Amino acid sequence: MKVPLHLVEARRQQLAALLQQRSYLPIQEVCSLLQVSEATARRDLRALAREKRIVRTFGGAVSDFNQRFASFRERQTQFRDAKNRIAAGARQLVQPSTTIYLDAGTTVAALAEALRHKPVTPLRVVTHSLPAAETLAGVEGVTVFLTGGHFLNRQSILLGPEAGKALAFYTIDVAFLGAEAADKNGVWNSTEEVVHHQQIALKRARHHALCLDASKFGHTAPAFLKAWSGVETLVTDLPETELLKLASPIPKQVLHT
Amino acid sequence: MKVPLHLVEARRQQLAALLQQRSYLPIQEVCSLLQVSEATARRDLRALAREKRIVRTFGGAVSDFNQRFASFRERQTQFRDAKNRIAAGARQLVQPSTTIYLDAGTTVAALAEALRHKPVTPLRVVTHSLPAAETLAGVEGVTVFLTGGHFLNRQSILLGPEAGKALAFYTIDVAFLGAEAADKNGVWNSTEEVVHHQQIALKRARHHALCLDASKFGHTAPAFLKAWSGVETLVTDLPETELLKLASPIPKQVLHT
DNA sequence: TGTTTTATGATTGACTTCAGTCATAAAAGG
DNA sequence: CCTTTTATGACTGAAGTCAATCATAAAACA
Repeated sequence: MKVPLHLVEARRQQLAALLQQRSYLPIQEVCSLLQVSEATARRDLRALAREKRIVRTFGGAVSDFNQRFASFRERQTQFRDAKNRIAAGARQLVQPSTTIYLDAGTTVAALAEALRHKPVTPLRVVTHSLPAAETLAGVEGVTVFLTGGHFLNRQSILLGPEAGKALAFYTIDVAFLGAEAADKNGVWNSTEEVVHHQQIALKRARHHALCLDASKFGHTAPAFLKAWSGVETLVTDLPETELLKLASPIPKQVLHT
Repeated sequence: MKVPLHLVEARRQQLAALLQQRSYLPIQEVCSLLQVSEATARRDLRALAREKRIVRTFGGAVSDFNQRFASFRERQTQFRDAKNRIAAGARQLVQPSTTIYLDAGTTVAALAEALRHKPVTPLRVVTHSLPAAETLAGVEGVTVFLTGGHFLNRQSILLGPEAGKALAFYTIDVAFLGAEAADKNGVWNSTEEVVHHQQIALKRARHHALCLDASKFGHTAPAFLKAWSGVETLVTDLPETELLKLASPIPKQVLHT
C-alpha cells in the first residue's frame, strides 16, 4: 500500500547514511534493516543511484566514497598529467634521511602519490593534509607525522593556531608548498588562514619548493603568500620562455618538467 | 598455463590499485582490464578479499576504503550491541557547550557514532583517533580538533610525544576513555605508550569516564592504566552484582546500561 | 634434466539477482 | 468526499554469478 512521501524520503535518507558506514550493503540486508520487500529495496537503491548518492552494484550497493573527497578528487583529475610531471620533478628534491613538509592541495598530493610508488627512504613526512598522510601511511621506511589542529571537513586539512604551534615540534629540511595563483608580483592562495599556516611552515623549513602547474599563472587569489624574490625553488611545467614573461625575478632554482 | 608467481602478485597489486580508484569494479571489467578469464578474475578477487585488501561483492568488488580501519572495523562488530548501549549511556554525560576528549578504541568510537546521530550541540571534540574525528567531522555544531603526532597506520591513531604535548592546547571537560582489560586491581591497556597518552588526557580533563563492555572484565593487559579507586565514572553493561565481584572499590558513579 | 606443483581457462549445474507486470491499498489532490 | 496517483509486495522469465571440477601447460624445485 502507498506510504506517505516523507516516510519514503526519510527511509532513503537513512539508507544513504547506512551506506556511508558500510563498504557494501547486500540487498537482503537492506530489506531487513529497512523492513521492506526486496522490490522496494531495489527501487530505493535505484532512486539513490539515479541521484548519484550511491553506487549500485550487482546484488547491493556501495557508498560513493569518492564523495568524501569529492571536490578534492575532481580537482585532482584536472591537469593530472602536468601535476604528475611536477610531482616527479619535486620528488628529485627529496633526499633520504630527511624530513619534508607536505602542504595541502592537489599538486602536492601528486607528490605524495609519487613518493608512495617510488619511496625515498628513510623519510620523515610532516603534513597537515589528511589525504597526504593517508597516502603515505604504511609505506615502508616512511614515518608520517600529522600536525594537530582544527579539522576542516570539506578540505580534510588541519588548521588553526594549534596546527601552527604543532609545527614547532619538527625541523623541516624541505617544505613542498602549493598555491592557487601566481602573477608578476608573486604567489597567492585562497585564504589568509591557509597562507598564515604556509608561512609558519616556511619559517620552520631550511629549504622550500613551490609546486605550480601552468594553469595557476596569470591569476591572483585573495591572500598573498610570497614575492618571487623570496621563492627559493620553483617546480613547474611552464616553459622557461613563458615563465620569464609571467614572473620576475625568477627564482634561483627552477625545475621545468 | 601456469604463470610466474611475481606476475600473479603484480597483477593482483594492480587490481587492488585499480579498485582504490573505482568505487565498484564488476567482474567483467576486471577480466577486460587484466586480460584474464572470469575464473582467474574471481580467484584474484578472492585472494585479495582473503587478505582483507578489498571487499568482495556479488558480481565484483569494492576497495576497502575503510581499509585503514580494517582491524578496527572487525573489532567494532564484536559485542556491538553492548558497545552501542554503553555509548548511549556515555552520551548522557555529554553536556552542550563543553569540550570532550575521545580516546581511541571501539567502545569510544561507538560514542562518536551516537553523537553523530544524536548530536549534543554546540560541542568541541578533541581526539587523537582518526575514525572518531572523521565520524564527527561535518556534524553541525560539532567542532573537531585532532591532536597531532606520529601517524600509526594500523590503528589510525596519533601517538608519541607530539600528541601528548598537543593536548596542552585544550582544556577538557570530560574525557571518555576505553581500555583493553579490567580486573580486581584496576584497568589495563595494550601498550605503555597508549597508557601514557591516556594519563596525559586524564590530567588535562576535569572529569573522566571509562567505557568498558562486559567482555573486558576478568583479564589483564600489558600496561596498567588506573586503579579502581581512581576511577571517577564507569559506563558498562556489566550488571552491578557482577561488578561488585570483579572490581573494588567500585567507582563513585557507575552507569549500568 | 626430470618431477612436482600450480596458475589458468573451460565447463557445469545450482543459486541469485534483475526488470517488468500486475493487483492493491493508501496517500494526494481537487 | 470522490478521483487520481503511486508506493508496495508478489510473481515471473531471463540473465548473471558462483564454487567445483578437470585438463593442461608452464613454472618451481630438486
